[in-house]
Amino acid sequence: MAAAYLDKLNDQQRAAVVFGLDGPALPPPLLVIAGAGSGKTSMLAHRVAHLLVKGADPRRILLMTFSRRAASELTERVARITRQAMGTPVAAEALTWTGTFHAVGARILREHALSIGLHPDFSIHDREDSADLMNLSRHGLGLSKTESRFPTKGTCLAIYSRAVNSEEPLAVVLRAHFPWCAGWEAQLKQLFGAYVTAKQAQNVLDYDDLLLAWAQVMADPGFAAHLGAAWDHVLIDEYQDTNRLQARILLALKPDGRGLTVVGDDAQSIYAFRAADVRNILDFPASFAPRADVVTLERNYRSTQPILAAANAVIAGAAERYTKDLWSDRASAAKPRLVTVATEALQARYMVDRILEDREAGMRLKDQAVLFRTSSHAVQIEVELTRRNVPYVKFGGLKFLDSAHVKDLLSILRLARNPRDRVAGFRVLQLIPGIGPRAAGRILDALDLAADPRAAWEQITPPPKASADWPGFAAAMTTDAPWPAALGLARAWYDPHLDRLHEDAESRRADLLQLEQIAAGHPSAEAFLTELTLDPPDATSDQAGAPLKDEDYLILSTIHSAKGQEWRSVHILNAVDGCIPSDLGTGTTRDLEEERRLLYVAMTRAKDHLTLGLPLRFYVSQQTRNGDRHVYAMRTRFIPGSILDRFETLNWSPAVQADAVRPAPAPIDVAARMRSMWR
DNA sequence: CCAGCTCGTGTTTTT
DNA sequence: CACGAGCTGG
Repeated sequence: MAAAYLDKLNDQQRAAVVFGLDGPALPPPLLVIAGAGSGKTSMLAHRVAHLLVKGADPRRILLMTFSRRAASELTERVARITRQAMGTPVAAEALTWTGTFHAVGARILREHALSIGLHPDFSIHDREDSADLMNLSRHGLGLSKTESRFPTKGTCLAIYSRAVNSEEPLAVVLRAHFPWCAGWEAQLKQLFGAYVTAKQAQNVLDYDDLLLAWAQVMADPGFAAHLGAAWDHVLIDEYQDTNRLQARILLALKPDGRGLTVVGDDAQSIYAFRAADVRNILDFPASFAPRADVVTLERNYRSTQPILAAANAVIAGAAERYTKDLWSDRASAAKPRLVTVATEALQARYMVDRILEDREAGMRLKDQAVLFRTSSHAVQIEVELTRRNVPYVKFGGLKFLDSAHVKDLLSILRLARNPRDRVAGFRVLQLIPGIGPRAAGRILDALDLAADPRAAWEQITPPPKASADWPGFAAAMTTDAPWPAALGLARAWYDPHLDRLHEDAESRRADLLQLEQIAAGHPSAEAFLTELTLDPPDATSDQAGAPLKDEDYLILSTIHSAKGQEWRSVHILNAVDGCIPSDLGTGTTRDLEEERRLLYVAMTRAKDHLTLGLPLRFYVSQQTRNGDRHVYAMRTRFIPGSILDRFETLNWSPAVQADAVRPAPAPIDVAARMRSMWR
């Protein structure tokens, strides 16, 4: 008896959905290579639904996705399919183990904290916090005063992070990715040791620790068996963007691969800078004996054939991949457009013109997107959209959480929960006038030594200039207010500082009120802080708050943040060498290949219309005050002349004004007029 | 010891 | 452009 919900799938999708699920035994390992737009999410949702229909326990399914957005989309679809198939849906909440690797890791570590030597109240540092802590260690070791400049905190953290995630020795990491820092190997090693000690003393975990500590737990045979037995089925999405550490966790969880399904597309691997390793997906089948089966989804339901033909041509130049050519029966006469314009400003005008035209013709703004390699490429288009009053939401780049006032408020919460968190401590204490780095350090040392931090807050004698503010602050640090009232209290304490520190206090205040709204939806401060750090709201908008849900707005997004999404019309900015590929990404062939895949990912987001902008003249971004340095760009090397016939190429310049027709005014002598001003 | 200033430098993408 | 380092006045 064939289930009705399987009928809508094509043969390849159905093969992946039902693979290994005929009998009572757990299915052997499966790799699904799912091309762009091939119905991957649908396949994954159907496989999970199929498991549930066959009687699997939803609490014993571990479903790891790349983002929470992807996880919720998936669970909603599972609910829909199961409702259709069984009458009663399996509620999204029943699938208790869904989320990113990092979020699942955080949950496991908290649940087992006491038996693995961690404190269950540990704070989680985001990238900036980690860099700040790295900086404290860097100063502590005197590395900020070296004769020649020591790598900055951000670079140090990047090196550390790559070494952890790729499981490679420091020397190898330095040689391959940070050759200009190779001379500092000994000092870096010492620094990382100090950084790890500091984290542990402060009861803090960074992003990498969530994976690293989890992997350490999995290295213990007892725990590995215990955790492995917790789930029958483990399904991983976007497997091409996992790193060695994640692969090791996975293999320790399911050593024989039974119950394991991984899904991905090697052609869409774009996170190597985060130590993601395409080898994970390429080598997956051979990790098991017998080898894991592979199902390939090649039929694309998203894009028209001309768009796919162009994207296929771009990716065809790639060195190593699972060969597959996507096909589509969505015929169209329209090739992707490659539009040459003189400057980025004109590119912005051209694209906004087209976007508004399409909008007039009935295509909602939400069905269109503008994609770019780096956040800064979008500056001109943001100006143009603002000028013409087009609402938009921007994904990627600077985040809500990165702004100083939000970090301040969150740090207040974090410090109250964990007085040993020095990064939060330094930040918060220095908000108080009269307290600088020195006094803050002294106060934090006193807290460290205190047996009872609550009493310590009240006993500390602050510098004289800060004594008036201190009692109010100590009260905020020791409040017993329930959640989320505690956040309200913290905000009340912070409010006067907001006015003192920032010109634009009003709009920042609105942000903090919004944060309070978000907080109300979480059961505890801990849940709130964890969620926010691991799954930050990732959009910024030109308007004060996010646009209302029913309002129409255009999407601007980095290509990275556009992963997994699709729009009817897609505009790609700056298809020129130096932007795509980024001039920072042309060092090695590996880097370059990743940039090629980025363009491929961007192009395959489009369903009906694809436009690539090709501005010729660029202002160099970092230059002195009113500099006029600029460069002339070339078409991206990923669209060589040999595949240019897959595109419709055109040159565009704004319609010539009527100036030519109007008679020129009579000549005047400006110089004489200026001289006459002083006579 | 703190706060506010100027000057020089480095730089993508994100959990 | 933003951040860190270094200097100066309080």
